[in-house]
Amino acid sequence: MVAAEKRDMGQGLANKESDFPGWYNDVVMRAELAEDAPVRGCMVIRPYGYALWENMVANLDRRFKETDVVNAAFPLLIPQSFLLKEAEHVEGFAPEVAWVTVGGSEELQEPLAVRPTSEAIIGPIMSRWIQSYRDLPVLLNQWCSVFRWEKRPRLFLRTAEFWWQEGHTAHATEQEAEERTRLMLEVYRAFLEEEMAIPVIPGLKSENQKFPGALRTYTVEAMMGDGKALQAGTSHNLGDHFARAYDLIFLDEKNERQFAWTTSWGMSTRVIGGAIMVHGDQQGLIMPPRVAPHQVVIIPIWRKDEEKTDVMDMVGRVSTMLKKAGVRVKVDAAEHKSPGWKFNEWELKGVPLRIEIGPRDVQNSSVMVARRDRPGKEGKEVVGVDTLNQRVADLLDEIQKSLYRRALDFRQSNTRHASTYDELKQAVEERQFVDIFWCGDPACENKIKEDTRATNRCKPLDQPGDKGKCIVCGGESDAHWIFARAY
RNA sequence: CGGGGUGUAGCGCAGCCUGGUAGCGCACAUCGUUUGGGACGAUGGGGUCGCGUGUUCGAAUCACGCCACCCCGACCA
Repeated sequence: MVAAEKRDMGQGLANKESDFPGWYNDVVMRAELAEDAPVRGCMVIRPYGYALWENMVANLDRRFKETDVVNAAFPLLIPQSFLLKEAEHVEGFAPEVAWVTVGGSEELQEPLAVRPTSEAIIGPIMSRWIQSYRDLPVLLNQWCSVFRWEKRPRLFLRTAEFWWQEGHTAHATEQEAEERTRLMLEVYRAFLEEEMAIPVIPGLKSENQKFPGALRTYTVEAMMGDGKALQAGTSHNLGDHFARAYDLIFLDEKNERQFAWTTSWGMSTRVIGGAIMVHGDQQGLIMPPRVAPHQVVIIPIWRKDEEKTDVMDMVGRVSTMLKKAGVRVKVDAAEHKSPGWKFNEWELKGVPLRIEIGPRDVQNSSVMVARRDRPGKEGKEVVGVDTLNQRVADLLDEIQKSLYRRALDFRQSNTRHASTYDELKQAVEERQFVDIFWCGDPACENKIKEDTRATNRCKPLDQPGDKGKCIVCGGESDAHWIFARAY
C-alpha cells in the first residue's frame, strides 16, 4: 500500500505539463547536474553534469579539429580600451560586463573587463600574428568560461558565468570567411542532431537579433518540450568590422595592405539545458546514449548472503565484458539502497539502459535489460549473456534514434505556417513555431514582438523558394521566417 | 531595473498572529531484520532561528534598518 502510494507520487518532480519551469529546475537539481552557487547568478556544475559536458566537449573538439581548427587559450581579462574599439560590439555588451578595478591594494589605471566573449582580446593578438596572406587563414578555438552580468539567471540556460567554446578565425577573403561561418554552423547542426539527438533549424538571424558587431549571424534553433525555442549555437560572419577595429591587416600577393575577414562561433553549456528540455519526461532526464555519462547501469539483486557472491561475480563479468566492448558502464552495488530505489534514481538521472542481475539470472546465464525511453514492462527484456554485447549496442543505437525521431515529430507537429496576423497570434499563444512571410522591416518584427512576445528565430537556410506578403504590413517578401517565444 | 515572495539542522517545512528552555519529515551514524519497482525497528549526532539596532525581566516571535536568494516581466549563449 505504502509502496503503491509512493509510486503514484512518481519521482516527486513538478508536473511537466502544467509547470514546465518547475519541472526543469527539479530535474536539474535532483539529477545532480547542477546547483546554484553561493555567488549571484552563478552555478556549480556537479560531477554528473560535468561528465556529460566532458563527453560533449570531446566530441565537438574532435569535429572542430577535423576542420583544421586548433586550440589556444587567451586572457580572462580584457583592457577597457580594447573593448571600446568596436562600437556596436561594446554597445551590445556594455550592460552586462563585469569590471575589475582594483588589483591587490591598488586602484587600476585602466579597468579590466571580465570577458563576456573574446573578440576584443583575440583580435589584437591575432593582428600580431598576421603579416602576410601566407599567414592566413588562422583557425583558433578556446574552451573557457565567460561572464555576463545577467539580470535573470536560470541553471544552464542563462547564468552569469557559463562554459563554452569560442572559435575565432581570420581569412584573406570575404567569401572564405562566409564559407567558414557556414561550415561551423554545419558542425553544430551535425553535433546537435547526431550526438545530442536534438533536431535543429539552421538559419540566418535578423538584423535585430544578430551578434553585436557582426556582419551576419547564423543560428541553429531547437524546440523545447514546452514549444519554446532555444538558440543552441551561433556562427558569426564578422565581415571586416573587427579587422578594422583591431588592425588585422595583411599584405596580399600584390603587396597591398588588406583587412582580414573574421568569424566567430560558439556553443555553450546551455545545450545541456536544451537536452533536458527536449528529452526529459515525468520520470526525469533521458540522456542521449552517445553522450550519456553512463550508458548502462547494472543493479545487482540478491536475497540471502549466499546469493550475493554468485550475483556479484556475474555482475563483475558482465560489466567487464561491456566495458571491453566500449560501453560506459556504472555498477550500483550500494547495499543500503533497495533495488526499487535504484531503479527510480537512475531513471531520474536518465541512464539509457538498466541491467538487473539477480539469482534467477545467474541460473539462466541471462540478464534483465530495461530501456529508459520505454518505461514499464514493454521496455524490459531478458537477454542471454552470450548475445548481450550486440543487444546493448543495438539498443543504445535505437534509443539514440528514437529520441531524435520523437523530438523531430514533436517540433513538426508544433510548427505551423500562418498567413494572417490572427493565425500568428493564435499559434504563438499555443507555443508553436510559426512560419511566416516577413518583409525584413524591423518595425514589423518589433510589432510582432510587442503583440505576441515571439521573437525572430531565423530565416531557415532551407527555403521552399516561393514568394508572399509580409504578415504585418503586406509588403513583398521572398523568404519564410520562423518566429516563436524563446528562452 | 520594475512587481511579488522567502530566509528556522545537509534538504523540505511547522512554530511567529497571541513573546516564556527550538520542533517535524527526509537525509546522516550504529545495530538487527530486509533487498526482482522508492523496506522496517531501536538508538543517536546535528541549529549564532539571514544580519544589525531597538522595545521587554525575557525576542525565532514585536518595531525599524540592512543583506541575500527565489519567482514573474523587459535584455541575452
